[in-house]
Amino acid sequence: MINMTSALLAELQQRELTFQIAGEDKLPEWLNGGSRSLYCGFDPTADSLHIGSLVPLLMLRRFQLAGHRPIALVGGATGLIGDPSFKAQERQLNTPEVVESWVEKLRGQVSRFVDFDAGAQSAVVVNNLEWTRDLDVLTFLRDIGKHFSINTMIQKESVKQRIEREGSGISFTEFTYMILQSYDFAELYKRYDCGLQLGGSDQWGNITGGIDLTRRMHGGQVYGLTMPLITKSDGSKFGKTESGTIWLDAARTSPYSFYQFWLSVADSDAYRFLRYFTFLEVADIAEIERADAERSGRPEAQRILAEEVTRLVHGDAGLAAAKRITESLFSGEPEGLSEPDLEQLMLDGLPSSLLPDRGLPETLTQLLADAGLAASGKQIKDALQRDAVIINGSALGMADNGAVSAVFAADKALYGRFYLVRLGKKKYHLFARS
RNA sequence: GGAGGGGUUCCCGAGUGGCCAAAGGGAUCAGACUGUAAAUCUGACGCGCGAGCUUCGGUGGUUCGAAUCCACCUCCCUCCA
Repeated sequence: MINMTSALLAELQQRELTFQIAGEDKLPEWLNGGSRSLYCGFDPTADSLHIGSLVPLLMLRRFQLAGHRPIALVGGATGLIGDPSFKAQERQLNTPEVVESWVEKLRGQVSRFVDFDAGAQSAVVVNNLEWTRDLDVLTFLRDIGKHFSINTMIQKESVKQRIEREGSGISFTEFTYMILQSYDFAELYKRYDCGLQLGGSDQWGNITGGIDLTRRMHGGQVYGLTMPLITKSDGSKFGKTESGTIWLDAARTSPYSFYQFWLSVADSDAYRFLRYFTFLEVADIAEIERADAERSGRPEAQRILAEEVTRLVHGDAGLAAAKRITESLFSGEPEGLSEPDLEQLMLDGLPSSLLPDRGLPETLTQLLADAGLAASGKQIKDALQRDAVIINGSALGMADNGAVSAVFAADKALYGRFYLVRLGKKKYHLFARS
């Protein structure tokens, strides 16, 4: 166990998962000293986490695998305030009821990534509302606020642009966010002997604030470690696609879509992402890269990445469903699918809808836009003009736009009831007659 | 409370009476090339198949005509009190 621990930091560095470390000279020794408790916070800003939280979640697990105890903190209190770190604008407050319901959702999500049955290293999930709910203002100001220097706080990079930049601003509420998060660290130190906080690189200011507060309130030496911002080689933002954010909740982003997201990662990002998002050995990833480079044609990296991450987030069943759809649609002729195959695709989460017998829209542009294949009829129109709309194997053109009932005639349906519509190369939608 | 500056289509950002559905860039979508990749090239990019309809913080005016002018309201920023 001791050896595993010293190996851990080295491995994280190999994976490029460490960005900044507070107390770097003493952290290895501390980790080597036995099983330690560490935490990472997740604020409820929606009813699901998205893949931006995946790296920290997996980090908790990496530490647990190395013999430490992970504490996942769900920010029932901080979520009520809003973290201003590197945010361009003041955020809208959510109601306590909403935040509370989100907290419960996140609690369940977070729990899937760590082990609660690991003896002394069993994971813990806490809510910082536990120790802030009954904190009264005067106590807060006298016992906690007194330890913070405004001079230091306004120097923090994370709020600097909000303070200096014209056209924005920061409320007192958001400004005090750092104090609340700092207090979390001090409190976890007291309650769980928690000595390390993990977070994204944007959390550096909040983490060091917590380290200072823990020292001042309890005289304790604690540490901080941040992970780099995940970037894409083309400079666009990681984790967003045409259809929006990639969520961890299967109801928001289906395992199929999730799998597809990772499958379409650029070559230049794939090996780095394998190191960030999987538990594959660094050496094995290097071997995959070498093999891909020697072979011509399509690399294996994306497939492995998609499989590993989908399994981590959606389990074996989710991965199986995702692969089933992918293989059906992208290998060979999708129109050659059997009737049970098509039924299975609907169950597996391929976007699908029922086609009413009567009352169909007059144009394909409207019907397909309503089905969610594109954001507007304009985009369908563009696709129609380029022969990019394919229904049951035949391409349609603008001439078909007004002929909805002919296109969806009963005798054109697969097995008398299915229409598989493809828009462009990757977007599919299955219509079934009711 | 006072003075000044600002709020433009997803984002940044031009536009100061008609030539404006609104420059340019980014993002995004589609096509070609490919490997469901990148880069590159092409087209689209408020909504509508179309005629046309609805936009430039909000409301109401002036005008043949307003994102552009006027009044009031609202939100943000800076300085002063």
